[in-house]
Amino acid sequence: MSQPGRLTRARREPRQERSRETVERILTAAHSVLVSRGYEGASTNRIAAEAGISPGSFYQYFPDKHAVLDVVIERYAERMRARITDAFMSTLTEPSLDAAVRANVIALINAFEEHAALLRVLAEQLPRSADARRSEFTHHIDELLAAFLRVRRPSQEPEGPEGPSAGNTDNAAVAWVLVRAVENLTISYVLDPPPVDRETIINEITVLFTGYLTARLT
Amino acid sequence: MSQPGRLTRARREPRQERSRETVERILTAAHSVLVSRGYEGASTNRIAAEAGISPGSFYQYFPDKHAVLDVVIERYAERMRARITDAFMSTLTEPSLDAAVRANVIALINAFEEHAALLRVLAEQLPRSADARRSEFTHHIDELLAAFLRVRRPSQEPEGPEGPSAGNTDNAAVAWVLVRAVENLTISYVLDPPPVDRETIINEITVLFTGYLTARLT
Amino acid sequence: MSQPGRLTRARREPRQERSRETVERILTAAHSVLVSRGYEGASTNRIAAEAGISPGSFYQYFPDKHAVLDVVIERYAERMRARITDAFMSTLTEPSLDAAVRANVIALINAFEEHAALLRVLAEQLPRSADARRSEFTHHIDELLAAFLRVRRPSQEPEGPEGPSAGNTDNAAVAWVLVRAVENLTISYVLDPPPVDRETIINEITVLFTGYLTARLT
Amino acid sequence: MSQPGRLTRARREPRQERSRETVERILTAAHSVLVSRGYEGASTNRIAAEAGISPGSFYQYFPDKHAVLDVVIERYAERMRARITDAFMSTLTEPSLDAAVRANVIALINAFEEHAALLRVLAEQLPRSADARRSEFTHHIDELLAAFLRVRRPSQEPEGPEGPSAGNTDNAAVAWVLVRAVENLTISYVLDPPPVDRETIINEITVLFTGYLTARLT
DNA sequence: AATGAATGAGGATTCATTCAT
DNA sequence: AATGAATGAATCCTCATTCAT
Repeated sequence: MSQPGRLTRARREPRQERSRETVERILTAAHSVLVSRGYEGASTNRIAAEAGISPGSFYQYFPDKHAVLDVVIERYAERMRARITDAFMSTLTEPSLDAAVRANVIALINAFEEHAALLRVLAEQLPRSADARRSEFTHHIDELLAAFLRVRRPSQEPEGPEGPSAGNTDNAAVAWVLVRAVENLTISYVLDPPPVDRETIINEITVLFTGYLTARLT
Repeated sequence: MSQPGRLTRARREPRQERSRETVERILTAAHSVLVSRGYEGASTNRIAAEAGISPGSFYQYFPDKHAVLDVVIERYAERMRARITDAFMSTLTEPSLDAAVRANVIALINAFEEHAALLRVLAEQLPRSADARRSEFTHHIDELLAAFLRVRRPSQEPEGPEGPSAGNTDNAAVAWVLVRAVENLTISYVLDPPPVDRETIINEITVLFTGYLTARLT
Repeated sequence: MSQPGRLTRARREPRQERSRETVERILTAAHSVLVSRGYEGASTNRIAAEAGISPGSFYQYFPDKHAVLDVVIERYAERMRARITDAFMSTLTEPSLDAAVRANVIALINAFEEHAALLRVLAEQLPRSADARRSEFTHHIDELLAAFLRVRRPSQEPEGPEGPSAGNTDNAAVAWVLVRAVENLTISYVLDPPPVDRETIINEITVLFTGYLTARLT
Repeated sequence: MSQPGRLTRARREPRQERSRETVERILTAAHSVLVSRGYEGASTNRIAAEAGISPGSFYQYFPDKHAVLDVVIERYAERMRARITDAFMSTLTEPSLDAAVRANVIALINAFEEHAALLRVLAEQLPRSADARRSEFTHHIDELLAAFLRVRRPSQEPEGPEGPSAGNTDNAAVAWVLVRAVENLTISYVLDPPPVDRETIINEITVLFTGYLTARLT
């Protein structure tokens, strides 16, 4: 106060922190409203009430309704991405293909199970807005798999005139099929679990992909 | 009532037929509004207007908004079911496993493509109501596959105390994995086609499942 | 009821009449809210309340807020137009220029005074939306004046190469000046009356325009 | 305080100057927001943001929203008044009536054109608040014109019992008519220019008023 | 003086549903 | 059976204003 020109203003931070806290409160509220009332029930007023703020305050932090939901989804996707990438990476050096596939399947199921409630809303109710987000996410897994294929595939036979192009096309198709199948199977398992042992399902999924990969990696 | 196809009692029937026609008109309207304006845009008033009836009349045929959408979805599922069952049945006698799988994959893709617009809305925007319907649909395919496995599997070893139960469990798991995977892959292909030849994708999906089935049918 | 196919359905009319009545009630309400609370205070809810209907009903008759206000303004303009045109027409045969101008000035003032409250809101508070309406209105008076000039102007000297074009340009400018001046003077008089006899002001305005017209009609 | 131009007491003055600067910044911001977003878009928050201050600070300088806009308008009126008065004064000695009128018309048009954007907002969108201001402005021109008439009118016949009162009344009416007409014509020309040469319009306006003045100054 | 977070009433608009006719 | 006018709570969002810091 006596030196207003200085840059040592510790006074300001509490406010910024309060802001940050409010943003956090809104995001938490949005998450929980999303889970408890579904996508259609996630109104700005409801989110604001759940966050303990006024409807007007909401708009000090987010430009509109979709903005919050976007962030909630993005955060979720980010968490999933990190978890899955970690699991996947620690798998690249695994000599046994079966063990590697199994570990990834388990990691995916665990990751999705961790926030199953939100996943359900996202998978079942989320309208166009998050399409971009979703394909982004899937794209990320595509890339992981490209790495996987590059590492695992012993000889891609880079010689031959049409070899590379044919190989690329194949690779893209293989990755596409694998990623969609594995993503959907694990999500289906988490959201709509069959009356079958977890072990058994994991085993079947592993067999499915191990067989395919074996055929495709030769 | 027991002979709904007859034209007896012409005094009453016109009304019932008119009723039936109105129901039809409402369903057609709901379908087209669903496709053209999306799930959120499918309001009762809009559907009534498109059907050429008053909002009040709507409630003479359906108890509430979700009832119409349910029927639209159910009809869609029914059509899909019929189409898929036909294709599947005509495949049971096919000696080549590869050819049988390929034919089914193609049949699914064709079936889903036929009403891609509605499928997109259902897959992307449809909230809770259709969950039941969706699993019903999937269960139907489960059953088809159970038939398939029973026919194709040469020796199920039905003897042994734990044999049947283990075999059943296995079968259920195999069916579950197969059905989810094939359904999701074909739907993904229709709604979000990859930049890859149709032939190539169909081939990869076929390889995936043929390999798995070969392993599981032994 | 016993002859539903016939076209003698007197039953329907009460409803249409009720509709018409509601529209009328909304318009009256909009008018009075406009006058009593100003343009900014003319909210849809306020208008609906004043009309004794629910906010939702409002939108059965008008697509949005501006639509009602447009109709209110248009009706006002229409009334003014009719009144002014009548007065003007009955003036065309008046041999004395002074008497003709005076009669028109008086007619304008009377017309504007009749709905001075609304005129005040329109003149003072009305945002862009009604610009079109306003120029339309003024345009109408332009045309009246064109008629006036055509009738009164003894010889427009249509011969000579540049004569007509020069004459037209002149005419347009004369009409523009006259219309704006007379419109604004009479409106100003009604909305912001000077501490001067009505007679005196009317006289001065008449002198102003009679002099100008005399100069321009020769 | 009695010598506001001095720099004594430097400890306090910076604050007052900073205050003054802030007020200036707010006024400038209000002006530009008014022009760029219209009357309805001129919210306090927007003005504060444009001025680079917090919404709270705004209320340290102005009691409410209308206060700023009032000052903006007052300043505008003040500028116009000064400009017009100058032009008018330099015209009082002009021997030719036509030249004097023409010079004033041109001066008015130029003055209004200089801030046409703000003028448009004020003329078209501004609700009740400025009514007072507007008539104040017009009254000022009334007074100017009274001076003009007093100077130009050769013999006001100040003798006679009813002479002065009649003369005053006359003068007031003449001034009223002239001021409203000239103000509105020039503003109309600036805001809604007709498809006619500037020269031609100026000429017509000049003819209109010269004729009238000639008649009234005899 | 200044901040900026917070407010909450109010804005326009939609929509599933009801009900008198 | 059908109508369609009416409802009113709920939607998203804005804004003038306040107040703890």
